[in-house]
Amino acid sequence: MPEKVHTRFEDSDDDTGKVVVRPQKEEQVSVAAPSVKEPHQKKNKKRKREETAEAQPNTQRVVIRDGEKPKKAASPAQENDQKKDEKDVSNGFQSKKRHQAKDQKVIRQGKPSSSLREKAKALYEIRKKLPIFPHADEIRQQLRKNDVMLLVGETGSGKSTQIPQFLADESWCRPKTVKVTAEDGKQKDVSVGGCIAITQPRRVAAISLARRVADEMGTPLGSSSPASRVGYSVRFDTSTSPSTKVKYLTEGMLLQEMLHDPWLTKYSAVLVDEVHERGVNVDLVLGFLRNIVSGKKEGRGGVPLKVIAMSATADMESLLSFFKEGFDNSKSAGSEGTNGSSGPSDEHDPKGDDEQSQVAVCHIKGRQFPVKTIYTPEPVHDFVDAALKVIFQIHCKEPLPGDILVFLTGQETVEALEYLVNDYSIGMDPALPKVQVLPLFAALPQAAQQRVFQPAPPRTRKIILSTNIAETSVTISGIRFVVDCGKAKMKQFRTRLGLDSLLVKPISKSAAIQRKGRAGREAPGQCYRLYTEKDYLALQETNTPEILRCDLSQAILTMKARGVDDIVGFPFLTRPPREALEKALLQLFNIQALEESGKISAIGLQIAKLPLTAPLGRVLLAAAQNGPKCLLDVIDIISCLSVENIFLNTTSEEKKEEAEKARRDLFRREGDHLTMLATVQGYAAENTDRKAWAERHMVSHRAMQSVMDVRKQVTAQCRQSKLLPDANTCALIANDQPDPVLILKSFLTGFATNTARIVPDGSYRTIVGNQTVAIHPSSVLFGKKVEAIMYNEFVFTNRSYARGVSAVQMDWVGEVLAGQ
DNA sequence: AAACGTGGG
Repeated sequence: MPEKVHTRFEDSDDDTGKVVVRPQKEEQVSVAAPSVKEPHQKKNKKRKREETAEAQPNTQRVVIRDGEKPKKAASPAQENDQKKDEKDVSNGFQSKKRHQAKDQKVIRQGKPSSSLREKAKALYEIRKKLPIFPHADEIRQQLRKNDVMLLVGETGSGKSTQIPQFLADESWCRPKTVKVTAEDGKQKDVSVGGCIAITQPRRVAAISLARRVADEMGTPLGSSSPASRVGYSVRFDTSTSPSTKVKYLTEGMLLQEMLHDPWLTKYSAVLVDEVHERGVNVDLVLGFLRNIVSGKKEGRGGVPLKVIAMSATADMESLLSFFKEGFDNSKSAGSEGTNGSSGPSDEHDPKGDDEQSQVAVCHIKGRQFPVKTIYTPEPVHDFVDAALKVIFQIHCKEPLPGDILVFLTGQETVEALEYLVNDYSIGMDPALPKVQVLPLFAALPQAAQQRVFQPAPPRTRKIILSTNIAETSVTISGIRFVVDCGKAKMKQFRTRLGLDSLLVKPISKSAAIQRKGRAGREAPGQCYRLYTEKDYLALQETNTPEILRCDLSQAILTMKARGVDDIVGFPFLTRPPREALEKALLQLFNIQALEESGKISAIGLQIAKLPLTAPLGRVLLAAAQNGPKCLLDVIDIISCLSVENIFLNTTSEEKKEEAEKARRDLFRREGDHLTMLATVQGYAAENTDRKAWAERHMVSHRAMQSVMDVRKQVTAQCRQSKLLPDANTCALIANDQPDPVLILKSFLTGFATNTARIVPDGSYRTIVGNQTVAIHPSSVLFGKKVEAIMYNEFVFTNRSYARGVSAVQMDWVGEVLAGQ
């Protein structure tokens, strides 16, 4: 199967995290003789689906006791196979999962088929050549002595796929039965450990890594067989088995699991990958993990949890002091650091805490071709223009093969340069190879995104114009030249103003290095930086951690729901300013998620369990008070607000008119919320061809699929917590007319502070704070004048914009604000 | 009068 070569795992662990070009053909999957087919897998699909939906909110727990044979699948097979075929393409290029799962069903339990073994054997030859492979023993030794390891593994070192395999058979990795004191004061026997978790920032990464490691270990993947030793868990798609030893999951999923299992009793080790990206979830995960490793581990009966923080950049000092500080604190806090009488009786090393408080550090070189850096001699003021020149300079000078990847800031600059390059290429010397210009940004329809992965036609050079989606989320093969404008759009939450700004900012050195590295994955390359070397040297070293740039209410609610009452005492890898923490606490208090004491309220706990932002969670609960019809409608709207923009972007004037016409029957004068409701209901009512429906209405089909996923998940959760009646009862009321007033009042409960009133000059001023705010041009209320507006987002780009806007009445706002 | 970097539950 030559297609496999394109996944290029052999020289890189990094690739697995990114979008990998998959052949259209189904992956070859080993199939055993039909006679071993297991009858119980033939459960009817419909029922399976329902189980899936119900099971998701409650993280499935698979507890395997020492020496006990795993019971029949505790986890429902989660095939999600009602999704249409196109979903496979649209949801991230990967996954012939559906087919694979089907084929792997017939693999005999407990005995991997010989072809699985053969595949693993062939892969072993490749694994042996990974830079990390010779370090296996060293890593094992270090982790027997230490509970924490920091590992710098450069791109291509193999860390994400190999380390779990190095550790899976260690004795500390076996489940142990220990006595734990439960809440009622009684001692209980509990099984602790046995599984290794590896967190990833992105879903595709978690899934494709799991698939790869399953192949390498010669085991079927996830729920396809009860004997599978490798699984994964991401939102909408969990695939594990009772025998799962190695589990790839997103950071968000691990946080969700911690809500039900704060001591992570399933796990013997947690590997935190891509720490250098510093999303807010990774910071939370690291904080919770530090609390566990440096505490007494009561909930684990003293069984240690091994933590490995893995990063591609060498900046490990802050992590080192972060974990050391944890151990130092616990030592000075109390001398009784030992595991106590309930600790595991065997195997666990009896050395004292001094020995354990060591943090191991390990550095693994990567595998990367050299990339030559070329700076501009003088600063550039128009990087679109500068990029145009460099592109043709490369194109004229450098022979094929070698595609060009250009990093720009947004859709606008991408499209501007696309036009220029195409225009310029018309007059190009016909003796030169042709150029094929391909834009790439997240909002681009899936089919257009796919084009960047296809090889260029003969005698043609691909020129990919991308936002920083190509920096981490997507890997494209064939790139030998990178053009880097040195900038990116950055979201920054302004605590004082209570708004997000989205502005073009210089990138960090590590981002510049990351971009440059995109040219050296297959051959030596070149990186043209559209800034001077002096500018480069002045860049900040690393990306600003997201926790310093975002609204913290979500993070704080997460912490509170996991029992961290003292936010100031939480171990932040980077501590946000007090002002930001206070603002978030106040916001949570305003939506009644916190009590006056600062403790989480019953409402807050309910919100924390929902896969929604805190204000949207509050809206959902308010809607539930207004009856099931209102709740159903509000779930539809909330689902839209939880995904990317459902309306397609229109740049040109004629397209805009076309869009307006196409969407006319969806528009509601009440505003964006009821327009979204009409859209979801129109889409859901379409039973023959939803894709065509979406195209007809200039609505993003991909976004609508996500909306339906969220809607299904949230509906299931509401049903489970008795906020909604059963499906049949819901179906009876679903087609009743919506009540706009009830719906908008529900929203005001979560967004009372996101309101503005009109002033005599026709502009809007926020009711709290009296700031000027304009209705975003994408809103159906753009250019309209109403008494007051409520909005979901307050963003500063060129000016302050309200997005997700509906008309409200001043006295409704007054009611809600008075209630606070 | 005029717009939207990228992820996560």
